[in-house]
Amino acid sequence: MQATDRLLRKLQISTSLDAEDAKAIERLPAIIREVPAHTAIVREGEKPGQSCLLVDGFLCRSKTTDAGKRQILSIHIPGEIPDLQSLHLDIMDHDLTTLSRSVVGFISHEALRALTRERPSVAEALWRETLIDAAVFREWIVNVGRRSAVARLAHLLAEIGTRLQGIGLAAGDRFELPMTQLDIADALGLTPVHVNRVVQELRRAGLLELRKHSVFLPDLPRLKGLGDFDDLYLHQSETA
Amino acid sequence: MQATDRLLRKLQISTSLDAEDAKAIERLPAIIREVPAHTAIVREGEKPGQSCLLVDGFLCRSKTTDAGKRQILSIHIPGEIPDLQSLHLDIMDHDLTTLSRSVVGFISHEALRALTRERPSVAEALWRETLIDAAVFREWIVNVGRRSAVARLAHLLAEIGTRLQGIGLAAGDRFELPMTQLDIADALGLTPVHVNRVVQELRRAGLLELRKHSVFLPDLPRLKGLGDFDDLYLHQSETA
DNA sequence: CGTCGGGTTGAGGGTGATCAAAGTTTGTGG
DNA sequence: CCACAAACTTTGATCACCCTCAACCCGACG
Repeated sequence: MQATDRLLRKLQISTSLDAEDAKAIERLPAIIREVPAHTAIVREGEKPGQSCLLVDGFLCRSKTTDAGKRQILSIHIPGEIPDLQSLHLDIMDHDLTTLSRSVVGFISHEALRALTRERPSVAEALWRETLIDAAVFREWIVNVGRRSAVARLAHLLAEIGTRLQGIGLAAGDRFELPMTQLDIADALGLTPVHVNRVVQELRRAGLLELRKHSVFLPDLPRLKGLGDFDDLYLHQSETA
Repeated sequence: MQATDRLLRKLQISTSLDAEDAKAIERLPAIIREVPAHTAIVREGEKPGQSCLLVDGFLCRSKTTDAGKRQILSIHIPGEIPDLQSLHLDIMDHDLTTLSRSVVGFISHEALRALTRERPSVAEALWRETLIDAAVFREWIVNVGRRSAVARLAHLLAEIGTRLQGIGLAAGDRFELPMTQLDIADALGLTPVHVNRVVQELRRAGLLELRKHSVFLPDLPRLKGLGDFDDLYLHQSETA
């Protein structure tokens, strides 16, 4: 499969694009590269001249405070362009890092700008993706700001499952997640030790099976209830 | 001053728009309305057909959990279009509410879409605004996820001061902020009681004077240091 | 076999929550 | 202009969730 094909399919889930638009997207010049796990793709302060289309693997965005504490801001799955914002915000205000070995396609801002200038409907589809990004950030603020540790974890797992299912890469209740408990802690605003205790709590409750990096959620409805999860904010189904 | 004029000036801070673009923005049909304090402008679940340009006053976006806890996601000041995302995300995933009596201009999605379709540079300027929004959300995730209560408050105050200064509405260290300590608590993921103690801590440290709704920050550098505040994420200065 | 990253467990401590009540300011209607 | 209510701030006492520190375990991998 071609790299830009993954993007096209992702966009078409919620936006209708005509044949010309589709072709234009597929013709985007992407430089494919394989990136090892735990490797920075862009860092805070940099001014990238390209954006990165995730073809395979997992990425995360993160920031680190003065005190050296890391906060993961979002998890990214294939089909997404996690640093699309750099197309219009020239300085990176956070890091973009691989969680697992990943395949990414780099697309120059030049090419993206040319495409969006010429095809407003593609521009809108991409704009929309960045808006969904923002919607996920909003939900994460709620997650770390107002939910208990168990609820946070439940919510995170439900979100990732739902999103993977959305792109047809996994069932909502069973998937691979290349995050250590330390990563999860940084995503939830907790310490690794406490994440461990919470994982066990979910296990004991029969809501989570987790070994190595494979996740199984035996009782999704109950997990979603516990995590106060409602997929509205993912905006997966609407037509723009 | 005309309502759309405020928007134009906001956009021109960081983006260069030609005379034609400027005119087109000024010609946007806005229905001006005065909205009392503590009033919802749009609510989660609704499908608005318009976006709202804040001309005067303060708005906030928020979500409420199943458990009934409210989390404020962002504070909005004049010149911003807080629900611009509804242009491409038809269902609202959060509430938009006035903090104080405000003047807003409603602009139909129809008019906005016509404008962005016809003028790519305006579309990009507006897109950019939504991307800055997202950058602020990211910083808020860090704030509630990884900072102590005092640092959270310091950061919030520094952010609002900086943004107000950015649009020329106030000095960075002295401004009106129509939020109760309960509102602040909901913005920081804390309880009102604890916010009160933290306010007093900042007062004792000589970093904050707060009475009624007027804020004075006597030692901005130290406050920013304490709050781990770096204005990079506001993307106020760059040219796209 | 030794090392290393990551998971697990335990004990103790602190930040911020909760509950409750009093004080203060603001706004409203008489 | 006063009386009163409502909203907000402040204070105190107690509690719990999650942190910190520390050690140990386990499997992967050299």
